[in-house]
Amino acid sequence: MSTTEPTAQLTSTRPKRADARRNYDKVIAAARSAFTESGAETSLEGIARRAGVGIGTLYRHFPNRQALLEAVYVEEVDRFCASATELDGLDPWDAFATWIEGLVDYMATKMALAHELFDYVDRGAPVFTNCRASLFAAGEPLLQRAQAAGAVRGDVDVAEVIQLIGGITKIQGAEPEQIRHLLSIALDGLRARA
Amino acid sequence: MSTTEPTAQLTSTRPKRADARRNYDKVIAAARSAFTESGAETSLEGIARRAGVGIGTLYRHFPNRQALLEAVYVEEVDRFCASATELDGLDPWDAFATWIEGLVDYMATKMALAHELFDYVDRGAPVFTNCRASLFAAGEPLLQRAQAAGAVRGDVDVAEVIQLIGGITKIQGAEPEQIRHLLSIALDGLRARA
DNA sequence: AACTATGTGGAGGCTGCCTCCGGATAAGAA
DNA sequence: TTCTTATCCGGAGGCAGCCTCCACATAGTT
Repeated sequence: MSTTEPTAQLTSTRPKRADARRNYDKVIAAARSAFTESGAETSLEGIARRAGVGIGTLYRHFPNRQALLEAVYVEEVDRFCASATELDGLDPWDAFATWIEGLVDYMATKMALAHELFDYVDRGAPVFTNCRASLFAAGEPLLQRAQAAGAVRGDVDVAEVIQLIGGITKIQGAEPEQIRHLLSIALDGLRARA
Repeated sequence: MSTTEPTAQLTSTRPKRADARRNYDKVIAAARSAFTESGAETSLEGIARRAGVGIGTLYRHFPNRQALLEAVYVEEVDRFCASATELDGLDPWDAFATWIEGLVDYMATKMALAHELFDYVDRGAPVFTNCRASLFAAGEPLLQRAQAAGAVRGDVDVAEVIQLIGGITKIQGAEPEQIRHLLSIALDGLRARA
């Protein structure tokens, strides 16, 4: 799950040309904002235009719509996972709770992307299992620290926590504040009893 | 939720011409089998061909893809709801359990259709709320009869039962037999204690 | 039988995904 | 610096799917 180039170059080829890398990044950036703005309904032509790049260039880097979708999705997951390490300074509970709240926002915005990806690859595909693994790996230290500090009950693991949050975000037709309320209830439930 | 013509004709217009009605039915039938066979990925051109009808005719009856999808979906719901009345002869519990099993099969096959419909209309749209209402109305007598006979615990209502079943069918990546096992567990849970 | 409101169906417009290849250019060699 | 060439750029165009339009056909009425 590298952010830039999914396949590590085993054969020692020449590194990518500067313009190629520049364009790759421009396309990813354009795609990310396009997808978050307009759901996943944007056309690839539109993304290319937005990136200031020809459609051929887009297809050179991403052989099809699915590939671009995946790249953006993976990059977002990485980005969110990385944010976990920035919470080290906080009190164990606060770090945990903050990360959980971030998780809710993250899931809400990335659902459209994941939803369209489901049209191409099934839920057991490497993309999703890898992303789930990354999410678990990122959350685990935060949870363990909070548990070690006696802030979170000891009988839950990351998988359960993330499923719980996932379930809450998937509630149909709930208002954002309702979600937030349910989240606070869930957090209360996770808190260690005094 | 009439099976054939969604909007009741308030203005007393002449009834539809015979050929029009015939073609309408042919398109619906072709669409139903096409959707159940190939998921919801079939093209409208293909459906028209399959129905032995021009593409223009299809569009005369269904102004767009969403309309056709909806019509088929609604028709399927009606059909399933109607099947509830055929269970009157059975023992209250058997009637209830049989209907529930039918519900699982029904949900499994119609998920693809509903999934694509979600791309067009949101989950709170009249189509879905109406269908849910029909489903509730169809299941209610069966549940009440089973409850009155002391076969099903008294502290559940139709909505809960259907949500429970819906939740089971939505479990990701479960084997059909696993689903069936979970269903039997759920049914045990619904059974009145001796 | 003739008339007309209604229905039919396919040509064609539009858009989106993707391919292809002539021209441009970065990166290394001379 | 200049040259060479592997690599990359980008848009024209093919193809498919959604949908519109309208000349022609026909059911139902007179």
